[in-house]
Amino acid sequence: MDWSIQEVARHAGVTSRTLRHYDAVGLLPPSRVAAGGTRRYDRTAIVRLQRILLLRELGLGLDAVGRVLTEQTDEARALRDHLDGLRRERDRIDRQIGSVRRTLAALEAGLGTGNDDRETIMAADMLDGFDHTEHREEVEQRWGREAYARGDAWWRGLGAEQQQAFLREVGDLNADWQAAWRDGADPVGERAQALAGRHAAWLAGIPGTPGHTEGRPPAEYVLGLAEMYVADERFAANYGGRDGAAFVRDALTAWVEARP
Amino acid sequence: MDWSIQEVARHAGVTSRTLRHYDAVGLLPPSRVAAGGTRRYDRTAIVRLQRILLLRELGLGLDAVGRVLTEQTDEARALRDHLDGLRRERDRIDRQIGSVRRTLAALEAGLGTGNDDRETIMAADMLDGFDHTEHREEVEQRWGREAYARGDAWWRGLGAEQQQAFLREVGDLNADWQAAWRDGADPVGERAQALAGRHAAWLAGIPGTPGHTEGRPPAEYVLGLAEMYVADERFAANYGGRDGAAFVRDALTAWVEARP
DNA sequence: CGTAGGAGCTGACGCTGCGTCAACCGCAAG
DNA sequence: CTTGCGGTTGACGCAGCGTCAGCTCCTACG
Repeated sequence: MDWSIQEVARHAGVTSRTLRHYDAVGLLPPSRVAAGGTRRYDRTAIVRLQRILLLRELGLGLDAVGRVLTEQTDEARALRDHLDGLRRERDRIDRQIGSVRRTLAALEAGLGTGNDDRETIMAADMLDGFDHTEHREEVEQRWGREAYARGDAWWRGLGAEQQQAFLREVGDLNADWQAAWRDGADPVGERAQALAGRHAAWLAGIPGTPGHTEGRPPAEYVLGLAEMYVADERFAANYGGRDGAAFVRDALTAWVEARP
Repeated sequence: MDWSIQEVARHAGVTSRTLRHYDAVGLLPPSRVAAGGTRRYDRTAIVRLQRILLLRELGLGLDAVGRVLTEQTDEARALRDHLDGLRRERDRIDRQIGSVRRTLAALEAGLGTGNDDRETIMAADMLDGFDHTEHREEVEQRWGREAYARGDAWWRGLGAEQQQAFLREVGDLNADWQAAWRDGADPVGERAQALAGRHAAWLAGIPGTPGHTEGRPPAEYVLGLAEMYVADERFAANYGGRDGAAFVRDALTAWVEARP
């Protein structure tokens, strides 16, 4: 007693194409091939199909299903491995959701500023990585080419008015840095160290930043940026010039060194 | 001033192959093509690349990125749509994680019973869908061919000893049903209705069951099963025969009708 | 001046799991 | 004889590149 490919397909809730595919990859050969080459499936094949469909439904790939069914792999172990993969995938998506949400929030906060020349104004004038290759090389050496490129990509990918919105957000921080510096505060003193903590937390909030998911940027990253603040006048301007930036750098350096 | 494909690739943290691909799909043509066909990228191209990489990092597909960059699509809207997709994907994975975990738990609870003939004993003798096509058609009409096939696949996919373990778990429930019936309880009375509630909750706990994720099976599903309990003696046996199964059916029917 | 090495180029296949034609065959009813 | 259904075997398509393969051009070196 056996059944045609359509009967099996309808019952199992798949298409005949799927069954032919399973045959082609050796996962489920028909129990016999009748005259004219038509595939016939008996009870044993049906049971095998049902197990295949269960494992597929749980998300296993066809090769993993094949390994389980041919007993080369323990079923429980295959499922545990698969579970690990699923969890990693979910975490990855969670992180991506967070990034998209923050990017959206930044976008919407920046509405109404007009979007003329969004790709040119600041991107080309203020932060074009090709213009300050010395710092790029510095930073690349410290925390990896790839991470630099990604962090940089985030910033420039924002477009001009998003960058401006972002800069407005950080304006308070910068103003506080400048005030502290002009008041002659000690870089390793309480006031500057508190600012350094805020600064690091702010950095960690930038998607794409190394340490973003850990809530804390790595020391090398902070140090690399601190140096760049001083070396690049376009950054230094945010902190009241070279001397102000040097104050920020000293404070940040002390801060990371106090927190191994 | 422009740069070679390798310079751009290294800076951006991608491979030259990726840049050629972006060129091939029209996403990022080089700003000019030098003698010998070598690609050259200028500042504008770099900025465009950075925006591409940001959107890619957020998980958008290349076509969506293209639509955003050519201004045919609002960036915020594209991101919101994408966010919806990400959330659905995460929920799907969450459900799959749940299914795999429950399947694993069932597997591990069934250890030590031996695995001989796991594919034949009960799958072939007790629950082979091809043997009782009348009920299959009934149930298919009520809650859809696909769902039937999937629920059925889960059961038969478990293998014989998992099915036995599962039956042991449900043994209490069955025993209580039989006791209530033999005691002459009223199907719509308090005792039988409490059992019906337990029964529905048990059903909802089966991965692959319709309503599994909602924690409650749909009425049609419960009714379809209830009818099958009576019509199929192999099910009826679990409840003390046809009459006992009819008692269960009446109780379940009343239960679902009391809960729209 | 020949050559080795490095960078770039254009195809083209591979991966995952089938969906979707396309072209053809066999059998039974009208 | 035609129509129609159900079956067959290819083969392309998809997403985003990784990875050869085979060829050209330029430069530095012996």
